[in-house]
Amino acid sequence: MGSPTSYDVATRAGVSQSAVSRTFSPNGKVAAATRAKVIKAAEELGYKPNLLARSLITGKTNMVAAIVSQTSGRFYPEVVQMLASALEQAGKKMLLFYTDGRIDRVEEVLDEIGRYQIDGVIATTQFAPDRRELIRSIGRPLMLLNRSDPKQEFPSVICEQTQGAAQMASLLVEAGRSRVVLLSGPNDNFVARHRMMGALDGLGGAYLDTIKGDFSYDCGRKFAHQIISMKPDAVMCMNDSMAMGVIDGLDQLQIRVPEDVWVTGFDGSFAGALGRYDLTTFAQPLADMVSEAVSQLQHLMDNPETPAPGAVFEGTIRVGRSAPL
Amino acid sequence: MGSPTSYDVATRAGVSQSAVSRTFSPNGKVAAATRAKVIKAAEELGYKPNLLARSLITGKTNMVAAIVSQTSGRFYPEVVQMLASALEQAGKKMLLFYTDGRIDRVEEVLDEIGRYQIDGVIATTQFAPDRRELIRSIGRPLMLLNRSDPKQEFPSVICEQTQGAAQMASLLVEAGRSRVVLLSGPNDNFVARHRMMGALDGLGGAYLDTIKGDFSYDCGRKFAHQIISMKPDAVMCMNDSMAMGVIDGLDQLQIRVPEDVWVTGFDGSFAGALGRYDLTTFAQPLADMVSEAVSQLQHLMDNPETPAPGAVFEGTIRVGRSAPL
DNA sequence: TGAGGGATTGCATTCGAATGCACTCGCCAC
DNA sequence: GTGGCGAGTGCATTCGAATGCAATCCCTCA
Repeated sequence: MGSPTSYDVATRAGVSQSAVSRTFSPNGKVAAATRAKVIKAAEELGYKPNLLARSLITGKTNMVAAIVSQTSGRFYPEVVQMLASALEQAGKKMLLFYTDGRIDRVEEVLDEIGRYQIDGVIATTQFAPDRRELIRSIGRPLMLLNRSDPKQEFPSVICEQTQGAAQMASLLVEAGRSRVVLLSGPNDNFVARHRMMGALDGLGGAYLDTIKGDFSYDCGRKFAHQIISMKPDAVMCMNDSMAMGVIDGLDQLQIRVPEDVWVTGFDGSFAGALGRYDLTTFAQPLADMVSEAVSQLQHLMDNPETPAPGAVFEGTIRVGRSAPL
Repeated sequence: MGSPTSYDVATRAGVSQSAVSRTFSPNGKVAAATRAKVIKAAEELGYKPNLLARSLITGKTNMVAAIVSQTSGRFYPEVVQMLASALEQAGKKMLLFYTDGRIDRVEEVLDEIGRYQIDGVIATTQFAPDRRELIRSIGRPLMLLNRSDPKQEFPSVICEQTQGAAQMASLLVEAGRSRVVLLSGPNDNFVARHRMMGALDGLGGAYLDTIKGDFSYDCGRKFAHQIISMKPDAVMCMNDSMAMGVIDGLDQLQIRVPEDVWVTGFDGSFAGALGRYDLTTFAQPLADMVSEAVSQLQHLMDNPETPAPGAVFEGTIRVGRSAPL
């Protein structure tokens, strides 16, 4: 009925269970002849080691949890894909959790992670400061991706945002834009805040006003009217989704981009590069960030004592048609 | 050092390990007083049941594997999100595997699934017929999503494609289109073939020619030139990504959609609805399909003998600006 | 021939929780 | 008062593989 166990294989191969275990363990010492016998018997029976049982002893599951906050947008799907392939390359299995932006869901998720003996966690999620203790308590290495920890307690891999936003703003000003409206992100969002700081700094006198957005395409679209009533000559959106929404919203109002107004995004998402939008945006080296996070996590899992340094990447401004800098 | 075990809790509460186990098992019989003592002790120690150990006995891990083929496109990310939330609601953990379209990777993935004692599998992946035996051999319930099994051996949840494509084609013809070019998908892709059959059937004499695509945005864009050289009055693309590519490619050639030529998609993906594209497309009730697949899978996991019926959903044509039917 | 040594191997135990079985209560009915 | 019943509890075993330790084997070299 059940699948064959190491004992079944041992019997068939005429050896002990330990021998079977050793031939399937990475660092088991077995004579070539024995190994051959065991492998033959295993193949005949269709034996596969039960990794749960192994984990029970070794304390390692080889599973990594990815927590994503699943805000609407084109950004996270890309992250998930990259994480999946980076983790696969590292030989880890990926358990995927979405928090749907609910901050209390993080708690649930971490709880599960503890019960399932997950080896490590990569989170692109905001968590409340009072969860800090909770996170530490699960006793698993954690890497933050695209989020930084104000108290520097958890290692994080991020892309420099403030300077990038400042640079983008300066370029707009240098290109002669003097009435720039900002479309911000959620206040509680880490990257959103940093981008805003840089933008405000770089715009100087060219700053007109801020509209509070939520990073979604829909909100960009919805605010197009309000934005245009301010008569700006450029709109800096704090992510690509909103920029796409703004462009579409303006389009409906018969306002042309970039002829009538320039629009910039932020993220460098794949979708923003689509011909119809061709956003001028701030491109983060996402793939590199993801693989760096995975590699540091792996190091953490192997050496739990040595702290991971984290990393700060530099982004680049990608000029598209939406704002011909 | 390690986290507390049921023995630790038992000692602290002054009961036996069995009592602890029973208070944390869904159907364990324990006196209220005992339960209270145990729970108190457990909280004081921060005890969490080790689900791996539990699984070793029960044979159930509560984990479900999702295999996605990760073709480029805007379709699968949506599926993954929906799967994640449907599985979460069902109380299952999701292990995510991408095959990157490599058909042999399916084999690897199934192998892993076997080792990890995964309870069930949802696959949106093509697999070669000779893998059939392999799949059966992992001994886990499997649901196909958006793929059907020609031999009807595995239950599948799909959306009717052929008739939908035929209907779309007929509508084009009725709207006066008489020179229609098809942009097909990969030959080995199930939905692509069915869509093509329907389209050819519905177009009748209005059929001009077929260009062989691969479902990617880039290919749509690349083939715009070749398509237009055939002087069509409509282009039926077998998915949304390609339709978006075609629209952008035509745009570069100064050809307007829908004034000069109509373009239709297929999938009803979120991205295709973006204002800049506003595709006329065939919308599949993806969310319903996903939750149906999950619910049938869950039934299969509870009653492994009774076969799952699968399901065939109906899609609807969503008319957008790209082809004002 | 025999001691020494390295390489294999098997035994027994371990990981942490679930569970069949036997046992102990307390309580009721006759 | 005693037999009986049922609810709770604990003991001991089990799941499947990993591993420290001791036993064994085969060689080598004196």
